[in-house]
Amino acid sequence: MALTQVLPKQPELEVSPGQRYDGIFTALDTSQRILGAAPLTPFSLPPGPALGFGQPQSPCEAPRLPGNVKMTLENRDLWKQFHAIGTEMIITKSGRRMFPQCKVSITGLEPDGKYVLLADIVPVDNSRYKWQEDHWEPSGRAEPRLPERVYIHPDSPAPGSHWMKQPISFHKIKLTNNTLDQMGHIILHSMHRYQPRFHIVRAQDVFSRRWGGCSSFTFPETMFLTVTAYQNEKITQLKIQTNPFAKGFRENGLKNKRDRSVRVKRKLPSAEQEEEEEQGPYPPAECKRPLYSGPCDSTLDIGGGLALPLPSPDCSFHPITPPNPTSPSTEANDPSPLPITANQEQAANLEMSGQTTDNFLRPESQAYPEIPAGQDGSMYTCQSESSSAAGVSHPPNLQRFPATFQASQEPPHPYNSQSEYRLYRQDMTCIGDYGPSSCAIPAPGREEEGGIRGYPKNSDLRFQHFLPNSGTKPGLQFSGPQIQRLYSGGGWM
DNA sequence: TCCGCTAACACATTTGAACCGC
DNA sequence: AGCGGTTCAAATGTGTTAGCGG
Repeated sequence: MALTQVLPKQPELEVSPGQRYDGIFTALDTSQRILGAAPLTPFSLPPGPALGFGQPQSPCEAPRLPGNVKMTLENRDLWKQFHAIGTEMIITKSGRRMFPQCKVSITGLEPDGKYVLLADIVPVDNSRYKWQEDHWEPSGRAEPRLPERVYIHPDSPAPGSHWMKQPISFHKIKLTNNTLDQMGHIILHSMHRYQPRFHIVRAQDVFSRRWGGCSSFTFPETMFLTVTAYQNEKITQLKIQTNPFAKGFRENGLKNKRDRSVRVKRKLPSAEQEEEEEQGPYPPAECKRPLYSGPCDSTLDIGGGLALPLPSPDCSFHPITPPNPTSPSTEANDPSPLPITANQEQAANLEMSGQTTDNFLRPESQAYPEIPAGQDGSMYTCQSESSSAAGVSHPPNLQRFPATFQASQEPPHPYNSQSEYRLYRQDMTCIGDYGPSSCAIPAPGREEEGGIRGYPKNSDLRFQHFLPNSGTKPGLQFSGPQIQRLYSGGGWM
C-alpha cells in the first residue's frame, strides 16, 4: 500500500527533496519515516523506565563500556529547579526545543576510540496525566506508544577525546506531538511523563555495523511532563526567568503578561503604570550569571561561556541501582547536592525548595519505581550475557508497538509500514529473549566496511544528505527501525 | 461547560549575508 | 583580491492568547 493510500494528502507532507531523507535512506520509503515502528536502534537501546526503570535493562548485543565511563549532567542545578516544580515541556506540531537543554559531559572514554552519542526519550509509566489545580494526577491510561525516535548527536562519530574535551549539548532536540512528523523530531504524547536517556556507543561511524560496546545513562532530574500549554504557573515563571528567548515576558521587561494583555486591549503602552499594580507571585529573580549560553553548533565550549558550574570532581558514578519504592523523593537520595547558586535562589523565591516532581503528583499516582538519583547518570547495563531475570517480565518493546500498526489487510510490501511491522516483529522476538540477539548484528562474515550504498564512507558527507537543513549539523533524529534496518542488513549496506 | 490543541502574535536572540574600510 | 569588522534583515526560539473542536 502506497503512502498516499494510507494517509490523506496533506500540504505539510510536501517536503522539498533537499529536506527529505531520501539521500540517506534510499531503501526506506516515506511511510517508514512517518510511521516508523517502535524503536530498535542498532544498538538495541534498553527499554523505557516504565518497564523496569532503575533496574538492569535488557542487554544490547555489545558488551558494556568500561565501568569508568561516566556521564554527568552539566546543567544539573537548573534541571533540579525545574524538577522541583514538576518540569513541563511544551510540544508543538512544528517541534519545540527542550528547556532546560540536555547538556552532559563524559569521562572515561578512550581518547582515540570512536563513539556515537545518542539520545532518546521514553515514557516513564503507562499513565496519562491531568493538571488539577496545583498538582498532576493520573487521568487514565497512556496513549498507545508512538514511533519513538533516536537523536544522534551531530558530532557522531567522534573520538573519545572530542566527547571528553567539552560538555556535549543536545539542545537541538525538538519535541513534537505530530505523529506524522517528517522532520525527524522526537514524537511524544501530550500530558504524558517522559525520561530522556543518553547512550554512548563505540562505533566507527553512525552506520557502522561494527561496534564495541554501549552504555546508557539517565538523569532523574530530566524527567518531564509534556504539555501543549503550560499548566503550572511556576514552571512558566521559571522558564521565563531562565530562558533568554523568553526575556520579553519577564516582569522587569516591557512585555510582561499583564502589560501585553492591557496593551492589546487598550492599545496603550502602559508598562510603568501597570508595574506597580501587580508584581505577580514571583518577583523577578535576577540572573546573576547567564543560564544559557545560547545555541551552539553541537558541543559547548567550556571556556566560551559555559554558564553553570561544573559538577564537583568527586561525583561518583552510579551504576545500576535497584529501585527504592520507599524513597520519598529523588532529592532525598541525592548524595551530593550542589552548592547554592543563583538558580537555586530563584527556586527559593518560588517556594519550591525541597520539592520534587513527585511532590506534584499525588502519592497514589506514583506508580513507578523511584529513580536512583546521582550526580552522574544512572547507567543501564548493556550486558553481553542474557539477563532475562533482570526484572522485566515481558518483551519491553512489545508495548512500544503502536496498536495501529497491527492491522494488516494489505499484502506486505517491502517498503511500507506493514513491512516495517514485520521487521519489527522479528526484532521483538529476538529482544524478547533478552539474550545476545543476533537480530541487529550480522554474522561476522557479513560485515562490510564499505560505505552506504551510493554514499562515501565519510559520514559527514552522508550527514549533508540526511539533514533536513543543510549547512550546520543540527543532529540526526530518526526512528530506531531505520537504524535497525541498516544494521540488520535489510537496508543499503 | 470544560479541556486540550492550534495558529497567530509580539518580542528577544541568533545567524548570516551584505557592506565597508584597510 | 583578501581579510576583518560592522550593520541589518531574516530566521529562529520563546510564552501568550483567542478560538476551535471534541
